[in-house]
Amino acid sequence: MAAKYIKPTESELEILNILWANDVATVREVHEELAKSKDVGYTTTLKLMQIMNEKGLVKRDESMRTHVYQPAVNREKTQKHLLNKMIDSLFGGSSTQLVLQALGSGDKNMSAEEIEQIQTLINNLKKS
Amino acid sequence: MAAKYIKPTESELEILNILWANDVATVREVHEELAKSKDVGYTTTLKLMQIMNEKGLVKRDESMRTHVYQPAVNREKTQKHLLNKMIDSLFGGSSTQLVLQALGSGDKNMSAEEIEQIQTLINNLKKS
DNA sequence: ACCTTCGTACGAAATTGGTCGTATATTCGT
DNA sequence: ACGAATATACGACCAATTTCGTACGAAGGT
Repeated sequence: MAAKYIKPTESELEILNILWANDVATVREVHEELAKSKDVGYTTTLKLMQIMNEKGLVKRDESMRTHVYQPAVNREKTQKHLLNKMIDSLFGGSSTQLVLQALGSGDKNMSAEEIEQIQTLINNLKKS
Repeated sequence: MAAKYIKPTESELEILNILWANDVATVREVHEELAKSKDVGYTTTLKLMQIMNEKGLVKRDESMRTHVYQPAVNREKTQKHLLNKMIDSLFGGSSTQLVLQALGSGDKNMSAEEIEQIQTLINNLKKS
């Protein structure tokens, strides 16, 4: 049985990011964080998170009056899914093209250490 | 004046891919191509392309009865936009993380030549 | 005890993306 | 010349997403 993958929407992704960064959070905490970058009402955030709970994107502890949410999907898995989707739909299935574009876009804030991380992976690929 | 960027939808991206590959195409040509991978009516494709025309994603030559369409947005620019969006929304703004994930996902069909291309870019990054 | 604040639940509007039916005009084959 | 095929235009509908108003129960302070 293929534990069917649920594709998070844009808004859901924003919330998941906050949850992934905090492990657990209340609706209010998520909302405060969200409100920094966008103008949205509290009940909107609440509703979104309720729906995410129904979809199985998050879990919540209802033992307290103030429910505590946590992510129910793995960050890396989600990244991989969406990444593959983008590779298919935008880069003709070539992950190389995506990498070239990402590196070429020139992230000026890429540290030497980060570059080394990538170098290490490249070396592994070369060996095989 | 910031030539405001228009984000193509999923379906629009499918159509753009066909146009990018062919330079120009009629609705019927696009539709035939599209029909290979999904079951959709002709007028649906037509409508989509009409909307894309209004949005400025494609241009069309109406001098013939059968209009001829061509992309109005640059492929690389579109890739970069969507890529950056994904980096922000899914990788916390770190293009390194995205690259690591993409390379790590293990594209077994990555040729030595492709790896060299990436290596070259890495070398450039190291120098700066 | 009372009122203000904070919490969830829930219905419903507004938006967006995708779908197609149908109308109407043009072209083509015979 | 006439019917079939093919083209565009356009309105309408449906489903998913996002938005928020409102109701109402549970703390918390004074």
